[in-house]
Amino acid sequence: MTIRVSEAEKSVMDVLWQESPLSSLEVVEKLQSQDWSEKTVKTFLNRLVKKGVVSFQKDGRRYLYSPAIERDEFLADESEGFLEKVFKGNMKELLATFVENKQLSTDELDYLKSLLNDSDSDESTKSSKDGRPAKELKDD
Amino acid sequence: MTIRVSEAEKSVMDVLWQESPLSSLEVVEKLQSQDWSEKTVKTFLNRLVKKGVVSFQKDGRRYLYSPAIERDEFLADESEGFLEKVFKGNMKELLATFVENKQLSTDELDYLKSLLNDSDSDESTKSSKDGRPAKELKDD
DNA sequence: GCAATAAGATTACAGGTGTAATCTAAAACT
DNA sequence: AGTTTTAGATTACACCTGTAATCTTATTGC
Repeated sequence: MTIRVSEAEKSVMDVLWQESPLSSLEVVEKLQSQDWSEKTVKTFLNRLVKKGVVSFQKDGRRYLYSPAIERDEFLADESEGFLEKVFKGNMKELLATFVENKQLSTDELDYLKSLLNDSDSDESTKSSKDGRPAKELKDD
Repeated sequence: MTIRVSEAEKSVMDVLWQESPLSSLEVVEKLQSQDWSEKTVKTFLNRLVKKGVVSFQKDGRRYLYSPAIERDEFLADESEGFLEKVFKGNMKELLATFVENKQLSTDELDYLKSLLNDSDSDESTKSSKDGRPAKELKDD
């Protein structure tokens, strides 16, 4: 049941995650760079509503749209799917590809290190309350 | 001209990246877990050939298939696309999502740290202290 | 009140994808 | 050589996606 949101639809979600609720025309406006017709954007909004990932409230004759799912949750889902589908769940390889290939900036490196340090000191809370390892993370 | 390879097709590529050349039936065999009919797999091979990402040599009446693109290159491409499309190029957010959400194992953390240390020694080229990662990459 | 607007709903349509079945031609068997 | 097998080629078909145009209906301007 991984929520299926297409590429174009994701752009719309991004707009709504930035600010909401928005009318369809406001969304269109914020998507000018994509060069989509107003009709096209409206189609996407419609599909997103049908998919249950966008909700709306009526405001006179218009709808005001809002995301119905959390951005973080969505990103986590997408990331998980990407890891599984492209890297077959091999996290190390994924990390290596990103780190080596993207040539992280010092800024990004520092940030990552701080993340890792947090992760480190956070060791106690990281496994589930019952002591079981949270997930079957493979390393081949 | 980002090569477009579908999900199912990726599974086929994975098989060929593991070992090649392979006949279609050998590929089918290695994909048993997917529970696809032989016809289906053959369709994928066909499409992959048409897309130019798989090549073949004739062996009597059969074809022996091989990947026509490098796995590393492909992964890098996919990763780049994922970063751009899902995280709008925000590498820090991507890293944070993976690191925080996936609860890396100690093993993976160590590995990542070693990657970072390697990366460190070559931190001459990068600089973006203004928060915005300079979006340049690729130098092969 | 009635026509012009305009918001959302419905319909369209081609190309990609999952999932094969059928067609064709050549090799293998008898 | 003729028939059977079988490999790849072609065709099928429904659903998703990008990309709208048209339809319907409520609202707003006379």
